[in-house]
Amino acid sequence: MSKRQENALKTRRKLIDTAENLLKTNGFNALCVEDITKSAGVAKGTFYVYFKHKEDIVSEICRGYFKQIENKLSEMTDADLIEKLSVYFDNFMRAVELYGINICREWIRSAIDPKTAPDYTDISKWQYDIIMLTNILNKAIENKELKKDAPVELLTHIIISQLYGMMTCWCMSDGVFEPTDWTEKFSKIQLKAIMNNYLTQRKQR
Amino acid sequence: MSKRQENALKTRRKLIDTAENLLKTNGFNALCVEDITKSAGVAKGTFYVYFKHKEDIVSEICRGYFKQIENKLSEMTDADLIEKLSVYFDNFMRAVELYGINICREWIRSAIDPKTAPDYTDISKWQYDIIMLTNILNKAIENKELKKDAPVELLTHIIISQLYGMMTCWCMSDGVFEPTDWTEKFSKIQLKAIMNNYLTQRKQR
DNA sequence: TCAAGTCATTGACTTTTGGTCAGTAATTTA
DNA sequence: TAAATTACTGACCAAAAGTCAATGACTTGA
Repeated sequence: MSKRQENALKTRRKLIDTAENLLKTNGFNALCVEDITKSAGVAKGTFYVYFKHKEDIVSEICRGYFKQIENKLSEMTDADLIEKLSVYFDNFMRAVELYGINICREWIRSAIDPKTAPDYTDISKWQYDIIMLTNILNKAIENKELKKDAPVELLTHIIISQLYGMMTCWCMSDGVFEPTDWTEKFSKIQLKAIMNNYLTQRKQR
Repeated sequence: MSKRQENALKTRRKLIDTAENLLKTNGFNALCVEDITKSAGVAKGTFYVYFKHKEDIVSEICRGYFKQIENKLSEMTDADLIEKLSVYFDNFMRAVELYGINICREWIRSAIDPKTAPDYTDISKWQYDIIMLTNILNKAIENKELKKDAPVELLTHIIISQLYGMMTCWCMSDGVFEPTDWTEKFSKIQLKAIMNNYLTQRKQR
């Protein structure tokens, strides 16, 4: 990689990191491009070299968080379906709690914002989630943990809906409950309730 | 009511209706105060007589929708718990589908926006939902449909989470599925699964 | 090694839009 | 009907998004 490319990457990285910090402490409403560039020590114009608009960098930040969670999941090589999904939920909520409510708000906001929809970025959060969960479920069908005729698409929708429902509620309530508590007490029960109709009798590890 | 008060109310109403139309067709990103007032045939300053800021009118619009749903629910005088909740879900989703995806987006956006939190408005959507569902559940305990020790608060959280989870997903996916389909296929099953532990043996009507 | 070319960076500039406020006009009151 | 009240006006301000011609740091190739 040439020095020029290296510097460009560094600048981009610096902008993302700076924006992330500002977002965490002050939220989206208080976020402005000039603050980001000032804090990052570059000129305003530079921002628009790397990002199409303000919403774009927020999307990017959220995608970063998402990748972290995905990486954890991919480390779980061969757990069974319910366990895998449980851990997925757990990690997700633990992460959400750790990132804080402002980031959680942007996660949702950018997920539903048409401005950050697929034509602006490579892939939407929705598509990302769908692909990840579809893979998990399809693998479970291969392993005969799930019945062949399980409605994979609808199941993925429901699981994602559980995650985002909890996140949305957490933000709505301005953080009155603990996301991890929530998962502990309910998500697992609900998960089993949904899945039960489609699980085979195959002994679960 | 004096003529002056009447006119003031009319102006306010006109602003809300105009904003609602603009929101439905173009979404929040394209919504600007000057467009609203121009379309409504009043000056820009008038807007700020009736609303604290742009987000305020969006909140108001969403609250209007919410009240419609609540009214329908209050018409169901004496259905049993599961039926009542089912109808609630049904009405909610039917309404969401009818209002359209842009309104749904604003519903969520304004629900999670700290700018529209309780200190700006009389009551937040979260509190509104909580109160409504808590009432339903408490009445069910009175009727001995629900066990006395049912965790009312947590159950309300879960139910609201189901609704908003679905709405969020619908917006994320840019409307790939039908909200009413969703309810039909899953919400009822999940609802029963959650509630089952706390229902009494009392015969349900 | 150096001249020509490329491209990241700059910051002054324009544009957009949210929000204010002193003044005006319509309505009410006494 | 004159004084008081208050809804309304629109010019104005401020903040922040977004643009672009000019600059200079780095790369390339003879």
